[in-house]
Amino acid sequence: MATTGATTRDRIIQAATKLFYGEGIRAVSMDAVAEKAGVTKRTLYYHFSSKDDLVAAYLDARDQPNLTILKRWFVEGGGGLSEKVRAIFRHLADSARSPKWRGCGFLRTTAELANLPGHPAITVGRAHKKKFEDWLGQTFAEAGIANAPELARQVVVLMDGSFATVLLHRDPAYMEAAGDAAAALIKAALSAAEAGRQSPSAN
Amino acid sequence: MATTGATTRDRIIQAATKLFYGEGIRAVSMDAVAEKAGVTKRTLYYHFSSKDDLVAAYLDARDQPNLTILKRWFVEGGGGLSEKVRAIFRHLADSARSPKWRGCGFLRTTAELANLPGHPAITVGRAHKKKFEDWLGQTFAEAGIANAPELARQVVVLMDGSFATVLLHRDPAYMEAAGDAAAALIKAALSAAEAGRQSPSAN
DNA sequence: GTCTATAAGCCGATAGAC
DNA sequence: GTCTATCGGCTTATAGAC
Repeated sequence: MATTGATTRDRIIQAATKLFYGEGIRAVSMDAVAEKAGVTKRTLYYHFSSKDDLVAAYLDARDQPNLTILKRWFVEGGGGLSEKVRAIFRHLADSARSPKWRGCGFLRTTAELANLPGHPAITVGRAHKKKFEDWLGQTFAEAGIANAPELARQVVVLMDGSFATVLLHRDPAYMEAAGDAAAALIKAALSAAEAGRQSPSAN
Repeated sequence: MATTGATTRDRIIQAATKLFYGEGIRAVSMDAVAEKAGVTKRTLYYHFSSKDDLVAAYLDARDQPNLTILKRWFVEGGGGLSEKVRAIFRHLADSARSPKWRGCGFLRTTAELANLPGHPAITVGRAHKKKFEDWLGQTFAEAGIANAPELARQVVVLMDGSFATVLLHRDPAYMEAAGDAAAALIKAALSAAEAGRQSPSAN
């Protein structure tokens, strides 16, 4: 009910975020989260009914901030549509150069809990990724691109693929290459839209 | 030293593969592997010095078979270069429809062990993915594509991205979309190569 | 809402026999 | 090379006090 400052719940989620993102879900114990948050386990279990619950809360807390930063990178990216999308990949490559970077928390949690497809954290991850894909598709549609949902899906696959490959090879160049591919696909779609506008009967 | 039949070591790896791929690395205990393989833990530790060792052996055993099947899907794919690559994505989408499918074992292991970048299993995964990328790049180069390594990298990102997104959404359509994107990028590169051959000075 | 204390069981790895 | 038996430590989660 507190409306000011960092609540106990917030501190717990903050600690869980650092540990789950940094070391993985099953590698981190509830004891470790409690200690990092500076509370006892009894308090931890007062705020979260189970570890699964806490994992879902960790990802849920990342949902809006992540979407916000991706959209900001897009908006602040110079040039046209393809350059704005490429800017997202360039910023991702920059962040991947940080020593604390461990890929995408949503995807890594999904990979680790792949045997539990109904896990609440995976539901949160699915919703998060879908929001971004839908936003991208709408942005493409507003630019006059014909098959905007398909193009958005391809760009999303490139983005998530670059998370996976950079995590494996520890080489941000995969993100730059993915950004190039995304920009090329978008440019081609824009050209097709332009041609269609000049001779609509050609379809 | 046995040269016939399935050795104890083979049976252990077979059991480890089913369990590690199906449920994840840290979710599976050495007890579970021993029981599934039908040996005692003492025997298990006679053949593999540690769990880390066994995890690396599990992925190493998947290296050649996986590469072989990917290359076969390519070779047996009808049509030109872009259609052959698209055939790989189509077959991946088919396999993803199996209820036992859990994404790419190499990528999931990398994601789960992201806090241990020097883990022997990750080294194995890196080598595996690089072999495929190099083979694809050489194939593209032989087709006369100018920046073959960059294109191979983009296709690899699409492939690994489709593993990640299909695992999350449980919808193989992401693999079809990724195959479409790969085919489009390859076609564009082939067109550029053709144009370059007609007027090489333009370069 | 937060504390101390602990239950009940599983973890990776090993000892010693044959 | 394979067996039985077990170590010390860590796991998620809970009991009861205040």
